[in-house]
Amino acid sequence: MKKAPTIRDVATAAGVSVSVVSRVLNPDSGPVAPAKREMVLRVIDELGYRPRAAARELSVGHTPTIGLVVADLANPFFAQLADRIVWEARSHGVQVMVMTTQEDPHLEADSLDTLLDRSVGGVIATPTGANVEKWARLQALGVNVVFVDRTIPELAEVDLVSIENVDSARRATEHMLGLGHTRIGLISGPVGTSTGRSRIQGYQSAHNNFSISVDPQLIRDVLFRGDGGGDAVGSLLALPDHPTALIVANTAQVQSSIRRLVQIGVRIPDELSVIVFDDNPWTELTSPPLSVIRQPIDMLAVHSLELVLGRMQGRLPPAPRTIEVKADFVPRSSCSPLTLSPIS
Amino acid sequence: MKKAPTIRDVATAAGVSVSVVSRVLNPDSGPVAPAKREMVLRVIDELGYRPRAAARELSVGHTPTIGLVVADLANPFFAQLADRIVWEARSHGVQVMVMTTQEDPHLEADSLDTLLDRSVGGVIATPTGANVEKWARLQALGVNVVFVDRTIPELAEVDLVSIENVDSARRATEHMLGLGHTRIGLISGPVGTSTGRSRIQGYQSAHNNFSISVDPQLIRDVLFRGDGGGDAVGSLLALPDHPTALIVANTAQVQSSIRRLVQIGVRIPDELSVIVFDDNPWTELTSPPLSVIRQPIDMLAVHSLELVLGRMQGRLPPAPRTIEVKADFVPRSSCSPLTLSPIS
DNA sequence: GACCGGAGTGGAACCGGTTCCACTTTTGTA
DNA sequence: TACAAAAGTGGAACCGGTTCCACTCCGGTC
Repeated sequence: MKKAPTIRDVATAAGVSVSVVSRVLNPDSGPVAPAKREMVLRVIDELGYRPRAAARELSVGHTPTIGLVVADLANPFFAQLADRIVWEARSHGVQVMVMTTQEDPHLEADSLDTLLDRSVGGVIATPTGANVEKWARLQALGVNVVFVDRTIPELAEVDLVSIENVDSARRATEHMLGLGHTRIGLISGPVGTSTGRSRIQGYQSAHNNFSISVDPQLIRDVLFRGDGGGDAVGSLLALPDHPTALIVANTAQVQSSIRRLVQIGVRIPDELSVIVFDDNPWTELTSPPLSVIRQPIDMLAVHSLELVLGRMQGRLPPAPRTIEVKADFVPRSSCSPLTLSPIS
Repeated sequence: MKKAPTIRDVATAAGVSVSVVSRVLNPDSGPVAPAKREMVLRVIDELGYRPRAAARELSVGHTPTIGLVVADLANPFFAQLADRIVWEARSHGVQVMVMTTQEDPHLEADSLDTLLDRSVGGVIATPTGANVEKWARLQALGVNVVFVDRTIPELAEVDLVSIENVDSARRATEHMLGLGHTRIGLISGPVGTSTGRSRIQGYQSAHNNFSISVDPQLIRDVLFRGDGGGDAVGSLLALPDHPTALIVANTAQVQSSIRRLVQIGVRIPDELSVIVFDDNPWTELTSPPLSVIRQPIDMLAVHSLELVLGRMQGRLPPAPRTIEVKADFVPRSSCSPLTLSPIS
């Protein structure tokens, strides 16, 4: 466990100056005679020399590192997103610091401070919705921020990558309406987020297209954190005129919602038709397999990374950009036509 | 986007030397007059000063950072493990660099190099099984390594945190034997890993206890990566005298295995009783809910972190340590007694 | 043959912290 | 009151890279 060699050790051993070694390390930073380059490379290999990231970072002022601030790795959607982003970043030679917020604004604020201390060049995040000024300050300090999946309306200056929320919600709703359902429950994200609002908008737009009026009682916007999904399920089903179909359009609450449905023992799709937002591995292992709006996680990962790297390299126009990718509707077996009851 | 203040800016603004500011920043590093401490803290707050991690790291030689090298965040087991470790580490003021290997030795090797460059003090990992010399070298360089969930037999010097593998497998097997099953399929990890071997050992031990001989055909050790689980399921069920019960004891292959069972359309538990290792969120959403060996992810996370931090602070005896935690058997509805067929 | 420009090289400053050490001031004790 | 020990302070070296700049060789051009 003797200490690692430094650039000066390499220089000495190779009989050159540190400048030369540095230039070998960073091609394009200056000329080096082929013979010496060869020599230096051999010494580096013999000594097992590796440049220390901290030293480089200190002198150049930034790191090829981005932060990823995600709600909760225990949720398959975020976990897969993280997986793809980490993977994709690596292929660009960029490291990723993964932080989780557990949907807690304080932890989110901490995470941002930490990332700032580490001089990351960019951050990809699913924001909790709070810390508005903090996000703004981060950006003012030159850190490139990209929101993915969700955003905060107050922060119009921030890049966003998400699915076509209005359209996706509209299609899911129209699918239900097309099956004859007229009372369709909707569990969405907080109206304080653009995601929540857009999906509600799509839901309403579908109803308009079918000339069916919307019962506001059937729309539940619940927080990302906690067990809001389960509770909403409970209260929706307790309604005297309860819904015959349910759309869970809050990614973070899908598990909670489905778990409650299973606990209650509702028969799907006979008693309740269900569509959920995002295609976790287990959605086709349930009984019946769930019809889903599939968020193209790869696309979200690729675009958000491309955006943040593009900004870091300054090769993007300054105007904030919003990228919306199309989400697939994947019909499986959790929806069925409404059985017309002659009584009503 | 003006540049961030440095410690010298703070010193100037507060009318003191950088030494004093540094001592304020690091209590216990020397005395500071209360009035000046007060003054410095106020200036720090006004300027929004934050010490740059890279500078500190360069001068002290290491970081309060650990690496987490995990197979695959898309797998709920690893994702939850990562979630808990990141969370737990934060409460100790330690940052975590998450890397994924996708079970690929090359990516694993890359990850280790990267972590080395970042001067991490420790690494928690679910090793792929390869890169034996690389792990050894890492440790020789003073990086504290803790394996979690799996290990590599060649590396006896490395700390390990896992569940009681022999015992867990034995109990699962005995549960099946107790229900009358005599032909029990086992899908385990590679025999090259201690985990794989221990679980097979537990399986055999249970058979001994019941004085039932083991048919080696029923044991399938499959790789962590790929679709080995699904394939094993297929070939086990294709056996002329196929098993009436199945234990999936390879964490990374549970999803693959269950997916195949669902595709084939085997009726659980009527045609096949099933127990899987590790309790993902979806295991109780399937139909029927699966009986599982629940790996106490929190315990795995807490212990592995404690171990790596303990070593980093040098407050642990040098001998390598193995911590085995007890795993719960959670019976649900995927196992039933063997219906005795009078024909055989 | 004088001159120019580019390739190749090394010295040294610099990034922003920490820490050692020498120095001054205060406090405590005989 | 005298003097030692402790508290408080600032200067400067140091960590290990990058980069600017001055300088020495070259070969090629009038």
